[in-house]
Amino acid sequence: MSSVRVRFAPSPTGYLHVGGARTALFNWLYARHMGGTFVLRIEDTDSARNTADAVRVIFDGLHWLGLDWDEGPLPAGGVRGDRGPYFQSERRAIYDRALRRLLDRDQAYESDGAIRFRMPRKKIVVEDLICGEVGFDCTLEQDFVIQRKDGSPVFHLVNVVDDLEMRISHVIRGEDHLSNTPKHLAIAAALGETAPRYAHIPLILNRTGSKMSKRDVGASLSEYQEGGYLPQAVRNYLCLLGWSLRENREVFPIETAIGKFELNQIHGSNARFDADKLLWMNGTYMRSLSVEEILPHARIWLERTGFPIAKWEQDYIKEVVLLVKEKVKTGKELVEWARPFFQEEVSFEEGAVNRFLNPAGVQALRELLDDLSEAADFASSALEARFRKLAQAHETSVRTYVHPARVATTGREVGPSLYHSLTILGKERVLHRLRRAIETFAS
RNA sequence: GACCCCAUUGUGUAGCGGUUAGCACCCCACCCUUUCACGGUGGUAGCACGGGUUCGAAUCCCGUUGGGGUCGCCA
Repeated sequence: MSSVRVRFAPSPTGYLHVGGARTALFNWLYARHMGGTFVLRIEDTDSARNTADAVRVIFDGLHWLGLDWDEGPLPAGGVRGDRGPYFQSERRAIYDRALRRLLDRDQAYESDGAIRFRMPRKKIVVEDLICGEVGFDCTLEQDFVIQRKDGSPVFHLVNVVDDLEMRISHVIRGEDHLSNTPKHLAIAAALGETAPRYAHIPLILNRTGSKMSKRDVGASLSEYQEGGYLPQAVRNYLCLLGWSLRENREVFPIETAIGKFELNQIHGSNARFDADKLLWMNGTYMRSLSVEEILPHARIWLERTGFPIAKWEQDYIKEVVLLVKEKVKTGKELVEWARPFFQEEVSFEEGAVNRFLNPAGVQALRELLDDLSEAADFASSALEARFRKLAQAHETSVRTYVHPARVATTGREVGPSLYHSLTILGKERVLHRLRRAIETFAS
């Protein structure tokens, strides 16, 4: 282990912001790149907010993204690491000690029942690993509160004390904290300690171009978890916001990012969140990952929709996922496309019926039904041959049969390869659905 | 308002003194094709502006403009 120690210090607000997730990712990448330590610290000093469920959300989000931490609270309970506690709510004695020290040294004083930090009136330079040297003229800076009237310590104090106590070497955080850094540097100095190095990463902006906030669509990581996104894809996309491989390559395994990640090549400019690109990237992952890799996710997506997939054979589910994953971009879409395979009653789309189950379509279904009834081999290649032969016999294109057949068996006019779909459904169910459609739409 | 950060097509980025300014998403056209995707080919679109420095500037400096952030007894 190197001496690099970084941390992700979220406040349990009940959701994990994509910006926060990206901050966690960059910290994690740096730790893994340097062979350092990634610490998770929960900044739950604001007791007004709930914590139990909110902390769970953070655990789940990080776990989903595959960001494991070397020190911090464990989801199952307990802790790992010897520089804890890792909940700020359990560190009160430490803050009191720091406060005492500042008071004793006359670096802080009481005022109106609160304790204020004596901000040095001078120029302070932040040597930021990303932004470079940033000078702040603090000669007119006001003293600020570090302990409230009710005795509770304030963010600026606890944040710095914790980073010091936990021996954090690099603070990698959002650029919205850059302006706070002179305060933090001053506190560390007043405590007689060496401050960590700072690296302020650009913010993630919403569609409109302002800081992505809780209210924005797509701001919460849970939206992607629930929308059927693959964590690998989300993680990969997040890597691209403010950082790049510089190789004209944007889809890459996380190991590659770990190998190449450097703080000094992170951008200084904010990045707008592009939902379209993330969607595209999810699609590429959907296609490139093996069925085995997709399957666990697919089971979750399918179960969440309420399909009784438990009653199906593992191999059957696998076949369906393999068939569909090539054509869809999200789990949500995958579920829709998989619906006909897990739901016996076909739900027909109105437009599809109007277009393809008209008299001509129904007639085509009759011919097809006669033909397929004879089929001994229901393999997709055999089916394709039958369709073509049938079309030839009637001097028409295979489309004449393909479209009505797709609507009759799946209820939809778009979907995966029809021949393969029919094979997976099996002869019995296909014939049944053809008959059913003929009866229903005959008149 | 003060202070700070930033500035390459609509978006994300490559570029780090000499390039026909590259790549990806998006959009458009064509090809492939059982639908939809995928894939392939091609296309539209960019160095915010003004001064310098230099033989030469997207690249360095200054200013302007624009965008963002911070200015809590929130974190």
